[in-house]
Amino acid sequence: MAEENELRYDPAAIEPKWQQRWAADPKLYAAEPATCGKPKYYVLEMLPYPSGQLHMGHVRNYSIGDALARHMWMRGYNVLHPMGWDAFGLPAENAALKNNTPPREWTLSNIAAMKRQMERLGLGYDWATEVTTCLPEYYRWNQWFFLRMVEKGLAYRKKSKVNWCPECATVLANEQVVDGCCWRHEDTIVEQRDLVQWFFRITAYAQELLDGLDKLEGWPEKVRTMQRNWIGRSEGTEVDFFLAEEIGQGLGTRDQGLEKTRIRVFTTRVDTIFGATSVQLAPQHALVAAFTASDPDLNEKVAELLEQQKKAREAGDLGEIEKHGVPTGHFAINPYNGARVPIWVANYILADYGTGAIMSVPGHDERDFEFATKYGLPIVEVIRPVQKTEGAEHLPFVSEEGVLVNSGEFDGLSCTDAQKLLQEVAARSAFGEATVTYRLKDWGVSRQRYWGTPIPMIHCERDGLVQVPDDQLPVLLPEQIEITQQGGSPLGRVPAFVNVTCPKCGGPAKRETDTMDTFVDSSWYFYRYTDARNANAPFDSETVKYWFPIDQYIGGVEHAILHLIYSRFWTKVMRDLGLVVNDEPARRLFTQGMVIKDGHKMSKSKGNVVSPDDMVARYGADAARTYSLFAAPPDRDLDWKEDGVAGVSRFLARVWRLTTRYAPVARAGRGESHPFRSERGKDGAPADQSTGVSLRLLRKLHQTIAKITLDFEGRWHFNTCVAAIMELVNEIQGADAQLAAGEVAPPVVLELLRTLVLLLAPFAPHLVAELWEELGEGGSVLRAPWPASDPELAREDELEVPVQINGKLVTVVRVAADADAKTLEAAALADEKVQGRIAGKTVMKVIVVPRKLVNLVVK
RNA sequence: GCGGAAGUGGUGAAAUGGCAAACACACUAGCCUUAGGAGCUAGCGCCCAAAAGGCUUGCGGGUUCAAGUCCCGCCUUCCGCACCA
Repeated sequence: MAEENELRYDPAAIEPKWQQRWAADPKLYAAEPATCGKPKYYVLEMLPYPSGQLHMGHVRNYSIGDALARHMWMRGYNVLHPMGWDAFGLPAENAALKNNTPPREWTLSNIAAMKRQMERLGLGYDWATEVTTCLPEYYRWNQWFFLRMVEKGLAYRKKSKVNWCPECATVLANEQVVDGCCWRHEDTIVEQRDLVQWFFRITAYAQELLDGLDKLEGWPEKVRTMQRNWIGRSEGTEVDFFLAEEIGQGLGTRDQGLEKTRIRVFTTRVDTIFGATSVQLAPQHALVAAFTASDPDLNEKVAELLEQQKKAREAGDLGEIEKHGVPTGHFAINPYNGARVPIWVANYILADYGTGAIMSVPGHDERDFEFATKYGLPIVEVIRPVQKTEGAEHLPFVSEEGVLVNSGEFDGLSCTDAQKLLQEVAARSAFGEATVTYRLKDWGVSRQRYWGTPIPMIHCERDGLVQVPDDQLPVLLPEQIEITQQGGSPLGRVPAFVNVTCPKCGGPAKRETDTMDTFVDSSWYFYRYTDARNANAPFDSETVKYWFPIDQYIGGVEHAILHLIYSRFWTKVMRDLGLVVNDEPARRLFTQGMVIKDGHKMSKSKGNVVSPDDMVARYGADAARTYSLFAAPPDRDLDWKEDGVAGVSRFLARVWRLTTRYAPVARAGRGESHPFRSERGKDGAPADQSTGVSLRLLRKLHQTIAKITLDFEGRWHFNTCVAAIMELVNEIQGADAQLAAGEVAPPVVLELLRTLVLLLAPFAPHLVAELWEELGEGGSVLRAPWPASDPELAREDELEVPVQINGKLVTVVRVAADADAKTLEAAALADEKVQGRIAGKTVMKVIVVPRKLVNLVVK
């Protein structure tokens, strides 16, 4: 009776016990100093926002990272495996509004709750390096970097149209606008407002960010492609069309690109410029304002176009917009041939791409063709296809495979040659130049919010913009503050914060009241982990040099653009500041799939959320974690099925029973060596047939070691790793009778069980710790070397080799594993079934692949 | 439209060009029992009453002795970007 009770796997008892022991051992998961002599391995999972609750996506992400970290520890690496909190952000303010809790308090208590969840999952983090971005000891370095970027001209202020979310009452970065709506409020349309904002000059690194992608071979192609698209490099030419009449009034400012006599257009196909039959301006173009100032009728029509564009942008289908345009009544002169073309305003021209103006070439551009057809503008052929292929006779012909016609002195040139020559002419005559345009915009970092890093700048009436001196950092976020949803920065309503003396003149001055985008925090946090308590610098450069780049970064693909492009930018800036020597933050990136339930991503609105706490309470952390690795390969979406968790939990129970049952035998085998390894080394054959069970088990064991080791080295199909361990356990359990009868020698039992436990260590750490102790092993399993597969023991003596006739399976023959081609062929031909099939026919050819197959080609 | 990924049993899935469906879930039958969300045994792609046999990796071609895997052309689904000039 008592025995039956003992044979019960009880994670609810085992897991907290080990968690307490681990918490009491700060060295267990701690990285060692660079001098330790071991190779380093930095494995990092993306830090969570402290919402207060882990979700299954987190569990999956951290289970992958933790398995890898544990494996690398066992491989003898010096592993850095840290965790922290992306702790600034709007939800804390919303919670403050709702519950009247200060954002700091709300955030810190959420962190405490999530940390408890992580510990309850048994995740192996070095909490001594924990980073919390909302604490002054962290965000002071955001401010420090900000000042360095101001000094380098990489942070600057400009008045600009910004994306304003009425719901958040703040500005959003371009990256935070999704289909014209706020990324946090999917139904809230983002407005455009004119504000003076701080920007980081990420465009200064556009080319390097693009080029660097080619070298990031350890990053998923998908992420690299997304970043390439986002950067959106496009080579072309800027050309000035001259205004037919000078515009004398209503001028915009220089920086809006307005001149009295010219319109600058951007084109990727300057070779088609002789076919330009109109110039099209964006409704927001400065010149349009000049035209409309004296033309109320035009003004009204332009307002309409603007409205259409805005609506399309808001609806997220700018691509579907019906093209409309109005002629301004003004004309422009093509600088190459003096052709006089009408200037139009069109709703599909974007003000913020290129120059906000295009030349329209309906003969060689689908979109221009459509527009010209609609409005009856002339269509001219200026490129003729080299070969007359089907469909190439009629316009628009958009290929670059052609030669110029109707293009004056340029006739007969190929498109590419013409582009070069036309660019040279433009440059020589000072009406244009070759340019590269990027879709990437500078990073707007100002936020009119409270819960973020204060921007360390001061506005002085006499001295203008003044940096907060380094020795006055951090600029502390005031604690006592009333949060309201009114517009403007909450910090602006705190006189004690706003009113300061100017560091330069000592006179009265006002602080900047905007805070930084929280993506600033996450752009460099992983550097801080290496030296998290440094009070004099963001980090020690030598320590960073040792640990960087990150060996493996793991997180969701939803961060493919924002976080990962900002992080790359930040690394390059720090490199140029002389703080780091690496060009990229992470050598390898892994994006795990989403956790799905009932066909949808888990979400509150779908009501399909599974709570990690609930899973841990019912099945244990080991089962929840192992299931999240077993149910699908890590890069694919995972369909969460509770039955599956239960199944894994039953498997772990089987491991527990099997190991505890034979642990006494195993312990008795300690110190003795079993005979198989040494004897087989000599003649390659087992000495004694009675040892068949032991050999079979050892063979399976060493095959399993080889498989799992290989997977950790790159393929990462942890689902098949777990499956392989299940097969091994099934094999051992299948020999239960022989084990019970003592037919397997104690040293063999020891090797079997000990290795089984080691193999399971990356996946189910609590169970493993318990069984490790049960087997009489001391110390942490993390300090035990990862098992090595013995190829001699893994080798099969005999194989079943399939025999095909004309590629169809007929039978299998059993042969010695090392049988050569001749032997195999003979065995196949001797087989009865084969004999029957080939009787009366001619064997034309025999393909023999030793160990794999025999294929007879028969006629 | 451009780019990325995927399509295999009732389900999640497995398979360096070499026996398709390992491992598990669910299901079915049986056993055991101190009745548990337990354990053990067996079955489980499709066709045929069964066996023998045949068929089967979204569709159509091709390469090869041999294709889920490689090549070409389609279809479908998911994801990202998109009148970007």
